[in-house]
Amino acid sequence: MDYKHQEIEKRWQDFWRDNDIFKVTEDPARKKFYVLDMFPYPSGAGLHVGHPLGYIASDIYSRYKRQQGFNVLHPIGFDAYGLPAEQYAIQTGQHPEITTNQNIERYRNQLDKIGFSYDWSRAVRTCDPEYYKWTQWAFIRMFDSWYDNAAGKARPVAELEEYLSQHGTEGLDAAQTEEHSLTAAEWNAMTEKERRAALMNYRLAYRAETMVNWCEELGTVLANDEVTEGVSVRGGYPVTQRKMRQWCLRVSAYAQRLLDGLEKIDWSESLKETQRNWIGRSEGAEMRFDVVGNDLKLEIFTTRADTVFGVTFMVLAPESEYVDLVTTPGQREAVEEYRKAVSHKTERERQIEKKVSGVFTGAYARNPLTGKEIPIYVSDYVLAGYGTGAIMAVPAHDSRDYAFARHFDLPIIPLIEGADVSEQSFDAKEGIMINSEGPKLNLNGLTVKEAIARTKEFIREEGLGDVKVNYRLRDAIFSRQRYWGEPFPVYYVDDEPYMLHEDELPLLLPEVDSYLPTNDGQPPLGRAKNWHDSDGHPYEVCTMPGFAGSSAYYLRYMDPHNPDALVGRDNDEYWRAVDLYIGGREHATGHLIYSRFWDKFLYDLGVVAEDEPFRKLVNQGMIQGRSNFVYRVQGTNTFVSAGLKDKYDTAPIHVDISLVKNDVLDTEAFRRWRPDFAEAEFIVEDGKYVCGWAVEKMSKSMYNVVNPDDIVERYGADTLRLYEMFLGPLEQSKPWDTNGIDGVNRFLKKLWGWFERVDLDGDAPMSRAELKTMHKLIKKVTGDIEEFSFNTSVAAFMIALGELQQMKSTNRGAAELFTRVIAPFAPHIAEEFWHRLGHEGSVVDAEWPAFEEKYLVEDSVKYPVSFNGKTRFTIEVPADTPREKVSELAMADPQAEKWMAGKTPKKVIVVPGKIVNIVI
RNA sequence: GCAGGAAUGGUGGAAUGGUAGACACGGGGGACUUAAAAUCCCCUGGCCUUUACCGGCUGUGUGGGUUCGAGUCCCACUUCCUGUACCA
Repeated sequence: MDYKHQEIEKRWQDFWRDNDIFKVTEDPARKKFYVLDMFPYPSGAGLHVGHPLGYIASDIYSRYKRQQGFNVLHPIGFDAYGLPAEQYAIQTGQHPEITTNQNIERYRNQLDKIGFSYDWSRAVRTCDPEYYKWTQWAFIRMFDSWYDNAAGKARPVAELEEYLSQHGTEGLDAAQTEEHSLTAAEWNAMTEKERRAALMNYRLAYRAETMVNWCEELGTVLANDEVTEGVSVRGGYPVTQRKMRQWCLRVSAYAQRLLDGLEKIDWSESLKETQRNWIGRSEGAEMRFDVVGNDLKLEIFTTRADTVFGVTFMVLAPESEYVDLVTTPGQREAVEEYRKAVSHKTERERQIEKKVSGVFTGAYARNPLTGKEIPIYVSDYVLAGYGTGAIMAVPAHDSRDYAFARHFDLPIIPLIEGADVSEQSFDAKEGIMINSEGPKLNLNGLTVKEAIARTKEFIREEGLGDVKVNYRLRDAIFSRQRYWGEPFPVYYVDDEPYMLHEDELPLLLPEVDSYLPTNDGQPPLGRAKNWHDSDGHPYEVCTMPGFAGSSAYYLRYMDPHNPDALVGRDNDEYWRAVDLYIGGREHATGHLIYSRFWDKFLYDLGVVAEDEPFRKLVNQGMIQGRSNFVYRVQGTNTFVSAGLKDKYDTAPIHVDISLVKNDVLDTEAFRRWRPDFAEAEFIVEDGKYVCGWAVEKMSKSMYNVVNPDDIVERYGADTLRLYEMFLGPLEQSKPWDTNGIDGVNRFLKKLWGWFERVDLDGDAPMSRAELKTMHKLIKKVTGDIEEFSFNTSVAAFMIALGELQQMKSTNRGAAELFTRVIAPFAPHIAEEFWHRLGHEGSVVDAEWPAFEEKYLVEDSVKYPVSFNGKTRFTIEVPADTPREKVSELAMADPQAEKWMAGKTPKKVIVVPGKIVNIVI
């Protein structure tokens, strides 16, 4: 009987569903294992063949762990809030929920066909009120928390209030937006409103006026990780900097813990490095410069304290609050004009035109070490959001300062011996200091490293500043001026935000008549009727960003239907952290930072037991498209085969890859493809029209999208699963190439054919050869799965089958073992075998076989091995050599001569057969 | 600029420091067939030698090094990918 994949796969998928095979329950008696996929955003385009790559890998791992006896939690859900559904709603008027649910339905369908072992009873979707209730809940808890730097953890705001009423800010070491100081008396004299305003400075979820990334096209603000190279990640629209009042999360409070936590988790070094760079810890000093003729002190941050003698001017960010305070009346107009010009530029423009620009404020500061007066400028090369938004400029040793100094003709003083600064700055942190002697401090002759340390010490002693650690990581902007997201559980009294009570959650997303902003520029929720509480206090009109719902979803899977908690204590303590998380690298600075932050916060609250959510993380590579081209001769309807195209003047045209097999074009289908090709003529080679190809992003416009449904229908889910793994290393990006799929499909057909010949009723023990083949296979596959080297496992299956076929094996025991080891990879065919072998239940509970070394004959030593001071090696001699001649022959071997290096062998061991062991 | 990773046949890719190119695709040849598809068998890095068998040389981006032995380890370089960037 032929291998009928459609029939087999349907049968076992139904069986799994009808018998709740993948339903998981907490069982303290069993060891747990939690395997998680990054849940998908259900887009309208459906899954293409690249999406399931990581899911297949995690499914293999889950099934493998389950066969090893673990209680495996392997859930899935949907990241259901997001822009595409909303944009579709704006165009069509269809509620995004309808669109989203349709897409989810389709995704579910596609996923089921691939035979994943998900426990769908635990599925979550972020737009479900029962789910986002807990997103809102976490937000409230963040609002009610502040970060105590001394204790290194979040604490309730009530405790902060208590502290302020007794001590003011004296001795308080808290994460805060700005340095504030007040006395207990001042605090106690404040009104309720004033106190709430003051507390905003400390809350972990806070509302503040900050510089934000505004995307006009998307009509919303974006977090830093949603902007790249000055444009929005989604859509690629320009982004400008704007000051707006927004909700933010104080992620920066956790910067050090986010950094430290990386040490104890099993992630790839490159991903950790990306996060380290994103967090951007730098150690330096904060220093105060006096402004001449003004009480003001300019506070700056530098990592090069050693270069203070070379400071010849200072620069403020255009948005810095210092600008208004120092600018002289005569320069005010010029400064205002400059600020205005800068604010109109998009981030992208600002980055692309690297032209030096800036304006003098008219004010001077005093270099604290030299006493000299130095001018203060404003320029957009200084960023408002980093450090203090003000810098000391050292043109000799910083390339940006150098360019600025050249442009404005400011002095450049080299501070390092031998540094030639006539053409460019000397940025390296190495060398011996010169020109660095002042009334109180002399750095001359010190190395840069020593000078930095010495200067830091000095400024601390003199009260000029302090040692300071700065992080690049900024607080996450948490408001979006959009409709399709979680509503904030916030109402306003006299413009002061208050949180809803937890009993009032979820606050449901209201209906609106249009998904566009209101006429007076309010977000879409401004259109909602009765969008206020029972006392008429208005609710917040912004919604939460995409990462809100994805930050703690892995916790909800542990206890998805709990009405009283995000996750119950027992369930959390059973499942704890995710043991294996598989997903794309693109979330390195977004979701994977936010989730860790969120988890650490919940850990501080005592809600979760682990302070790192994902123990091991594997990034699957991206699957790119493989496009095909035909070459049209210019101005004709004639197409030239790829091998001949250079002889003509041609233009490549993307051709739908479904019209191409192994790069050969189906010319008839091509003529039918589009009306203007109906009359196409072909210049062929060897009777075939060969297409060109290129690796590109998989997209509709390139006609290179491969839908997994088509593959499943034609070859089967097991073939798809094996082939996706066979394509190459999991973590590597690679193009999808349907060309090779026949090989894998052929293997499954052969496996099927072999199994048909197996003597199912026989009870003969496996032969020595069979045992060796099977144990070699088990050893290989077990090792491969542990190392996520699934591609070589597929090859191992093929080799093992080839060996069994060669030895004409029909042994039942071999079939039994084969079924068990291939089950994670090709579960449908394995399930079929499992039942034919007479077993009950599902193959997912078939015990994973252990290999036994004794069946694996050791390879003989062929190269010199040192052991106990003796060197031993093996030489091969022809098998028919007479016994007494063996050693003589071995010694004559040129390699043996080389290895012995003129020494006489101490011992020659003749092993039966043709191998000689020589010990020197 | 900085950080991380990669470079092996026509293609995707294998190789605890130990016979480079497993496995698969593609290609070539053959069997079966009226024919095609499917299936099965053989060959397939390059160069040289040979009637044939046999055999030799060369070969993992480039140049050095360590080692009895290097695709693998070390140093320098080239190219490509990915991420990130006026972060002081």
